[in-house]
Amino acid sequence: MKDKVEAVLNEVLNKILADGNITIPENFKPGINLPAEKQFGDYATNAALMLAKPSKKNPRELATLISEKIQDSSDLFTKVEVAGPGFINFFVKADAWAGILEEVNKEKGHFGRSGFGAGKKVQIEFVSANPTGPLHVGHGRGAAVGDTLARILEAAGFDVQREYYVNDTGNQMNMLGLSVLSRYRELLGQTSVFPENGYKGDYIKGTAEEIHRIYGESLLDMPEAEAVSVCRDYAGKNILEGIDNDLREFNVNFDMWFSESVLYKDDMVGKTLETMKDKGLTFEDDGALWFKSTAYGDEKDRVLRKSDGALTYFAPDIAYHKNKLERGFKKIIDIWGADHHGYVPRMSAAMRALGADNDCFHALLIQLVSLVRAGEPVQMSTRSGEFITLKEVVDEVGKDAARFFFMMRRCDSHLVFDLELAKKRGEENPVFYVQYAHARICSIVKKAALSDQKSETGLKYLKKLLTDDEIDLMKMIAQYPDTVVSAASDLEPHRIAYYVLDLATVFHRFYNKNKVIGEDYELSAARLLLVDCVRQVIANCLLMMGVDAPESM
RNA sequence: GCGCCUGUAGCUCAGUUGGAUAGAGCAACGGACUUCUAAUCCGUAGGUCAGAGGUUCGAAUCCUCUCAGGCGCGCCA
Repeated sequence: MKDKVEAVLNEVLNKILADGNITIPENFKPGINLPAEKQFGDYATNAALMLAKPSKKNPRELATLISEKIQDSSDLFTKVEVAGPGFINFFVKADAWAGILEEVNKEKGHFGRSGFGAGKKVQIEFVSANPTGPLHVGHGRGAAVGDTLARILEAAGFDVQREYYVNDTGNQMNMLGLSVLSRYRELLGQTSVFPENGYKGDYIKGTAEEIHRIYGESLLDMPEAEAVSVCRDYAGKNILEGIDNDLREFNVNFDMWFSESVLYKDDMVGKTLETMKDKGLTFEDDGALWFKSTAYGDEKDRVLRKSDGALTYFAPDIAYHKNKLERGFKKIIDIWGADHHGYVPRMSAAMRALGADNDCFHALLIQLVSLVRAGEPVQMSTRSGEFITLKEVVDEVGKDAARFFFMMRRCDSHLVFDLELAKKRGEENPVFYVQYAHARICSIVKKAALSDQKSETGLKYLKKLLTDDEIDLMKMIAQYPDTVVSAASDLEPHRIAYYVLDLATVFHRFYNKNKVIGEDYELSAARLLLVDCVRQVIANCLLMMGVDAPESM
């Protein structure tokens, strides 16, 4: 519907432009929005206000001119009026809304999909936790946001790949091996000094026990380095499988697990540094190799290879991102914890230095999650090895509540996750509120089926839908495709959660005031179609969030 | 010291990219089940949009400064 209004407006503006009555600046895009108040109509535009100055006209006069032309050239509206300083308010004819129901009925699960992304290849990399321990709640938020965003981008027509970057080389993996070996020795009654920054969680002991079961006591006779390597490889593989399992149970599936070790196997890091040198992007100083990141907006230059010859973390990361570019992704989205924000400017600098255009690389920063149980904060500290894992949260509150709650805040805002609230089956819990709306509609559809009523029949009686309650629902449905596109283009997945809550609210209101199945056969049929379309859109939203849409509760 | 993020109702948060009288949910209070699920709905109350300037037809939104909280500022990963 918004598209239609926009089309009419643009047509009229072009006509007026051709008459020489206005000046339209470059990149002009009139705002078309949904007014807060019903008295201001269904849609409003500020076009006249924006064009008044460049056209050197009085905004209200200009608005009057535009609105008259619109009324002449379109019969979509009952009224087009000028209000306030020069807004143009559109009042859509009541029977114009019902067309949206035909669309939903036809497209079903595809309703809301669009060609906005035009098949552009997008990669979204998220979670990417080191395989040194199980995922914690913070990773869960990243997983929920990343996966939902991926689904939104798919719906918007992008060709999306989900990727997990596995940091499986380097010091932290050796530390993992050392930690496990130390527990293994303890298990066999040997005295062992646990490494100072070792991983202290209970899962380390469990892994040591498994290694004992498989390898017996043979590690005691191995040279230290070999024993560490056995422990490291076993534990790493084991933990990664655990991570994959936790994510699957969270409804998150990756298309690609990219191992850091690949970067070294093909010397991609070395080749990347050579390329950067050839392009004149680097310089040597104090025996170290630097990247001139200041030339691309970073606040200081960054070391790639230290004076002792070892690479910094940054070097392989550039090689990795260069590889993403070479794989043909036009949009590359990284989801990181907010504590990495200082890393963003240098990574975007590297991307642009390697030829990516400005709109290619996006780092989405996810703020912290604090867990609360009945108002009391739940302690979590990675240092002590006592932290709440994603699995614990999912086991306690369920996948649906967890995924929905993670989606209820903007990424860059702190999230207070109340475990008690997430478990409640009551009105305070938004997940159940939405699922309940879906289940209620399913119940109506089932009842209608008992008397052989099908929602498709309603297509013949769309004209019966004329009350405010009915039109409000159709307006909400009509907003859905725009919501998906805006969530995709602005990378703001939380908008889907807010939208579906709104839709459920409008439905519950309708439900309490109106009977769907009643005396009037035609009205019943039309309303049945209406609520079934609502159900479809709720289901589409929930699917996008990885949340189940139950038929009964 | 420098940089990034945040500051909106008692609490948790939205606010369609600068639009009209700033909105939800929870908590509080008062109502609605002979009904397709009351796990719901309706109503009341609640605000110096942290503060001060500025930009303009118009600011919670943009620019500057101040205050408060969080997080980063390594030849660590």
